[in-house]
Amino acid sequence: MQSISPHRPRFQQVADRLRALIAAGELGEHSALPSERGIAEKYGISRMTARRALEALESEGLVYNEDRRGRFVSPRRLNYDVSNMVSFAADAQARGMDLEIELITVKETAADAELAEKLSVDAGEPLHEYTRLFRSNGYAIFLETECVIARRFPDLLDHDLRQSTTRLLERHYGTSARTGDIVIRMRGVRAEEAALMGLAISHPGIELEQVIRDGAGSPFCFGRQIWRGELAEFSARAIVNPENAG
Amino acid sequence: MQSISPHRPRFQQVADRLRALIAAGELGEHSALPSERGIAEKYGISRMTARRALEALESEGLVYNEDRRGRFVSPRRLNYDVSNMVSFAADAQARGMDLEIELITVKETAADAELAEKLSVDAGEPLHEYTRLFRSNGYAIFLETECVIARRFPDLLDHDLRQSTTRLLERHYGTSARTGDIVIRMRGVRAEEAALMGLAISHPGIELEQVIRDGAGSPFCFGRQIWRGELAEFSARAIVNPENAG
DNA sequence: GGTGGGTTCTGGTATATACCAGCCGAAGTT
DNA sequence: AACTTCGGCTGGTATATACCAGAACCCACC
Repeated sequence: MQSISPHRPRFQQVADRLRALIAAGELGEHSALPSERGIAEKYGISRMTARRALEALESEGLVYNEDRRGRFVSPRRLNYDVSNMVSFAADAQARGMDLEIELITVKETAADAELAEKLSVDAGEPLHEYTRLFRSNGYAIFLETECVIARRFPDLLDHDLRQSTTRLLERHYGTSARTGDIVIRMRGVRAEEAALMGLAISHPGIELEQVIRDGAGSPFCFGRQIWRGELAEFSARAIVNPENAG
Repeated sequence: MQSISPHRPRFQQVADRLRALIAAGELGEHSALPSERGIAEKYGISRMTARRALEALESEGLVYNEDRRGRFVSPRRLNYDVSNMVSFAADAQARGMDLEIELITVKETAADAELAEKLSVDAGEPLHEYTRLFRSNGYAIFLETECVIARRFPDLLDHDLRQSTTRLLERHYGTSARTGDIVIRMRGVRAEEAALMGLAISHPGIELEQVIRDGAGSPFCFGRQIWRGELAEFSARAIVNPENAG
């Protein structure tokens, strides 16, 4: 049965058994795993070792950890097609997915050097900035902060921001998103982000940045999302650039 | 100085100081951080607490961990533009980047249900499968396993696979990659993968899958890469689908 | 019918200790 | 010059213990 290696570490063996429980469907999506203390007692290991087993499952994305509440089975991942520049919100609603948007903060700021470059404006340019938390069925998915050029969208913050801003900007200002430049990278969630999403600090996450441009190619919005790593799946379509193929 | 919260955990405080060291440039890319024992002694904490501080930096992607060798400062991330379907190898070479490809395994297999679906062939279809490790300046970047339809590329495995296969298939078989379907998700590296890359198990990683299609839209290659999370950065370009915009 | 306190869950932080296992270089051997 | 061995580095595994802090639930009290 376990002829793989002479000394498969205990925490791995326990992780294997928990993994098997989940694979067998004994534990459905979002259902609670046994507690660290419970596992320690059941398998005759110390609590710290039990924790290592659970952490192994977390790093696989099989399990997630809510700060001081327990560990739960990760649900199926949510797919976001980044090549098709309809916002996640608009896309999700079109597919009939349950999606709640909570407005966390709103403020008026000014572009720093980095934002100025990304949005092709001068540093100091007034911006609307807002942070929103996206949930599905009550579970946090990602946290997003967007910055839009205030001059182009006066009184934007008077609208209800608990909806797709892509659609909002289209309807009320006639600006539609035509292209986007996207960057994806992995990083742990920061303490404040974790607190807002109810997760333990350093929860694995994926950051997605996008610069959104209008039909004339002018950027008007910069967004940065931090997704729960175990939930995110991004798909994209690639097409050979004819110039390179020539 | 530390008026942020009543009890900022010690491991966080130590992580802050190490982070500051790196930010100040005292430690350059790939240079070794102090050992767990060294940190414990220097800051008057236990070794386990020192480790937690280091793990916090790892999850941020600021530091990486080589199994039983030590922890090192992460270098600048490598960018891979997934929208432009030139392979990473071809692209890297074009940009003059140092890139070594090590062939790990080669075998002849048959498509299982999943691969059959992805490659639009019947289950059991013969495939060439090979695994390669990509390095730059001696440092592992990602591990890739590709499966190509054997019937279309006879004797492929007789060629030197330590080069861009996109280019190889183009030159010797007249098949060029035209489009690709890509999926990106986060997951910890598995034990075997970690061993090949010299990393500790559960090292944070990003998996990238791609189905590559020819000019006729027929898939001929399926690849799965596992990148070191702290090194990877994927960029993509989005364009609104005119059908959705209508 | 809510509100305030419990108690009891959960994980989070922290220490001290022990030994294991791979890596590496230096020293000694062939 | 190549090879082996060994000792001292590194992190990895594992235990036992203690107390802290937030979440949840229940119940008694108003």
